[in-house]
Amino acid sequence: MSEGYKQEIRNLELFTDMDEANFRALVRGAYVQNFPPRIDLIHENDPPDFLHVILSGSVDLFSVWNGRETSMATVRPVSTFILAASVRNLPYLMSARTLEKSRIALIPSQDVREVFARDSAFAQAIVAELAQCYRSVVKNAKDLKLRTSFERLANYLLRQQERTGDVAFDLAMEKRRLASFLGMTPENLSRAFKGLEPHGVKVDGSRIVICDLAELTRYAKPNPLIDDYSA
Amino acid sequence: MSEGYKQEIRNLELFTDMDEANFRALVRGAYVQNFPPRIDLIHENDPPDFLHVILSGSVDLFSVWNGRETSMATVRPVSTFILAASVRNLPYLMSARTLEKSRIALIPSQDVREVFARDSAFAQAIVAELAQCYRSVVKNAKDLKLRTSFERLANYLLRQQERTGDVAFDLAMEKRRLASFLGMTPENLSRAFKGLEPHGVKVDGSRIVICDLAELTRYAKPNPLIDDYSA
DNA sequence: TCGCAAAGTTGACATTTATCAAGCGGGCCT
DNA sequence: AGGCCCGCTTGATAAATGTCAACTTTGCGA
Repeated sequence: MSEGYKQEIRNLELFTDMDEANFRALVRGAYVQNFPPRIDLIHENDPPDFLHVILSGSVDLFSVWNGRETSMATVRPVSTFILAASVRNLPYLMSARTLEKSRIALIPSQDVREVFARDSAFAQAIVAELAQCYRSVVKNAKDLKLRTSFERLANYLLRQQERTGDVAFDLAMEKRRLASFLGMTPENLSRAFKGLEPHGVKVDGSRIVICDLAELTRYAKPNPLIDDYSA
Repeated sequence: MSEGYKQEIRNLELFTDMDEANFRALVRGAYVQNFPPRIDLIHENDPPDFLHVILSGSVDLFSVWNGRETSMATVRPVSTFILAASVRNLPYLMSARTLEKSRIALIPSQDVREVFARDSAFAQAIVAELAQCYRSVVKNAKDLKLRTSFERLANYLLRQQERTGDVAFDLAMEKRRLASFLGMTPENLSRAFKGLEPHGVKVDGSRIVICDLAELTRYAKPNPLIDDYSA
C-alpha cells in the first residue's frame, strides 16, 4: 500500500490516535483495490474477513429478505464500514456494493481484533465510532417508526439543505435508491415530491430547490434527536 | 451500595474483566434506587448523567416525536442501558420509564468515561456491548423495512418460542406495548393475531400457543440476520 | 444523430395500516 | 358483590402505501 493511502487512513478518527507501530502492523496486511460501479463487495452472512475503508467513490449498504431489498445507508470517503462485525467476528448483517468506481482499502479483521486488544487508543476510537454508528441507526429507526414517508422525505431534504448550506442542491443519489433508503417505493417517492410542492419544494430532475424553507420546516418538524447525524 | 449489588453488577459482561480497583472506583460514586411502576427515569435530550444498570424489574425505552410515541426496546435484568450516550457524553436519544417496580443502579457517566479511558479491559467490554447494541438496532431496522406488520408479529412469536423453548407461552408485555414495539397500532395487532390463526397461532388473552410451528415458520420465514438477537 | 435501455412519472387500483367509535370483559377497589 | 376503569376487540371507514401497466424523459453508445 502506498504511503499516500496509509496517510489517508491514518487521518481517520478511528486510526489517528493509535500507536504508530500498531498502525503499521494493521496496514501491513492490508491492501487497496479499485472496483468498478455496481460490484458486490460483501454479502450479508459472510464472515467478516476485512474491515473496509472507502478512500474514493461510494458504497451502498443494503439488505435482502424474502425477495425484498432495502438500502440501509450510503458510505462515502473517508470512512469505514462493517466495523461491528469485524470486531465481534460475527457475520455481516448487510451487503455492500459500489455505487460508482471506488477505491477501497481492505484490512484483515483478524489484525483489527489483535491490535484492538492491545492498543487502548485504538479501542477508545472504536468505542467512539461504534457509539456513533449505534446512535445513527437508532435515529433511523425513530424516523421510520414515528414519521410518514412524506415526513421522512421532507426531513431528508432539510438535512441536505443543512449539509450543503444551500436551499438549492442536487440529490446525492438516484431517486430509486433514495426511495429505498427512506423506506418507500419509487412511485411513492414521486408522489411525495409532488405532495411537498405546496410546502415549498421545487423539483426538476435531481435538482431540488427549497423555495420556502420556513414552510418546509413547519411541515417537517425536524428534531435533532432524529435528524442531527453528527450528535 | 451493598456488596450484593456490587457483585451483581460485577458479574455483568461489561464489568467482569475490568481491574478491581477501577471497578471499585466506578461503584464508589454509584447508588441503587427503587422505583415504582411507570416512573420516568430519563427523558430524551437530557444530558447523560448516569449509566443505568437494571437489577430487577423492567424498563421501557421509548421515543416521542410530534405527539406520537413509539416503544423502542424493553430492558430486563441484569443489563445496562444508555451506554452509548454515556461514553460519548451526548444527549439521550430515548426516554426510559419503569414498567414495573424496579431496582436500578446509577453510575455517574463521568466516572464511566474516566475509567474507560484508563482500563483497557473495560474499553474492550464496552466495544463488545456497543457492537451488540448496534447490531440489534440494525436488525430492528431491517425488520421494519423489509416486513409487513403481520410478518413482524409472526417472527416475534417465533423468537419468543425460541427463547422460552416452548410452543406455549405468555406474552412478556402488554399487547399495546407489543404493538408499539412492532410498529403498529393496538387495533392492527388484534387483527394480526387473527390473521395468524390460519398459520398455526392460537391466542387467549396473553396466552399464546403455536399449534402448528412448521406452518408459522413457513409463513414467517425467520432469518438469523434479523431475528437472532444473540449474534 | 438516432435509437435503445433504464429511470422516472402518472393513473388506476389493491393492499396495508390507521383512525374512530362502540362494545366487551377482566381486574380491582370499595 | 357491584361497579368502574382500562385494555382489548370489532366493525366501518379513511388514509397511507404498494402494485401494475403505460407513458415520458434522460443518458448514452452505436
